[in-house]
Amino acid sequence: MNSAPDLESFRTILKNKGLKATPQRLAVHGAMLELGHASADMVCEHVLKGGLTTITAASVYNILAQLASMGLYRRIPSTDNKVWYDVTTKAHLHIFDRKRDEFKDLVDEQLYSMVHSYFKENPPKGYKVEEIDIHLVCHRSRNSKKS
Amino acid sequence: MNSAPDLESFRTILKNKGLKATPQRLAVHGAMLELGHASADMVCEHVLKGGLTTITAASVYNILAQLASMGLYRRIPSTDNKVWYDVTTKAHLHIFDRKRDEFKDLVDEQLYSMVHSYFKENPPKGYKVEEIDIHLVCHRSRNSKKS
DNA sequence: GTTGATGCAAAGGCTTTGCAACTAA
DNA sequence: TTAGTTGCAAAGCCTTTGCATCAAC
Repeated sequence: MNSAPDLESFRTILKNKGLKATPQRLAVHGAMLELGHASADMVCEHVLKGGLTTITAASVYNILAQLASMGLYRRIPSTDNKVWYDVTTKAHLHIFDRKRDEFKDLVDEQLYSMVHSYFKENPPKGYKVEEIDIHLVCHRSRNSKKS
Repeated sequence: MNSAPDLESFRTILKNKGLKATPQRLAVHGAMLELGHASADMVCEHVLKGGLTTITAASVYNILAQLASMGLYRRIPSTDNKVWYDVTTKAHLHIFDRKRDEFKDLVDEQLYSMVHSYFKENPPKGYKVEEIDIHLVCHRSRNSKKS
């Protein structure tokens, strides 16, 4: 139930883990904070747009993987053969918009606690649940605002 | 809420769509019926084991994609950068076993109707829900039988 | 100055595609 | 016969890796 650390807290986290606060790492985390969830190429593009010229795709991939293994991000399942990361460790839904080919978040405490307590009472036989992803595939409904 | 067509019904479906009942297509669907859900390489391996020697990976990929686009299979989200297909169009959960790197099914009508009716009463603003995937990432619990 | 991180390029794995050969109907 | 399908090989895309260079500490 922790929320994503801002850049200042991120520096502290890195320091505590003995990792260097490189411009690349800071830029990647900054991008993730702004994007919410993203694939590696999206992060790369966002970082380059942000003005940091000295970063490569390989570094973005490595940095994302490392931060995810530290528990800062979660890998989220997708159907597009890309690695997607989610900066929000707080439980929420993923809405996959088929038209726009992108993820949206839906933070829904009520549904989540409902599902969570369901698994508490009815645990899948033989398994210990670590993560719950509720993934919705959606179309935009007619009278939704377009952005 | 339709269940997966057996090989005989599958022939009929193909005929109705004007598609040929080739040994490759029949073998792929046979594999999917036995496996439940699988990545393309799993289907390929299974088909080759089954005795059909004249099939290639490319054909398996193409056949799976085509049958999925016809609505026979569903692409399921995963975190391993592979295309996974699911033969069961009936609503169910996916349990991803981290240790064994494989999917299991959990058909849980109660949970599903619970989540379903929740979305009916609380639809995500601006979206029309098409599919619901509940994806659990799990560890095997200590006293689970190993197979 | 050290230790670790990054850039670069190359390799790796999964998937898709184009075209000629083949085959189910 | 013929329209559709498969096999093959090549290309494409995303991701990972190895190593020399570079930078945060």
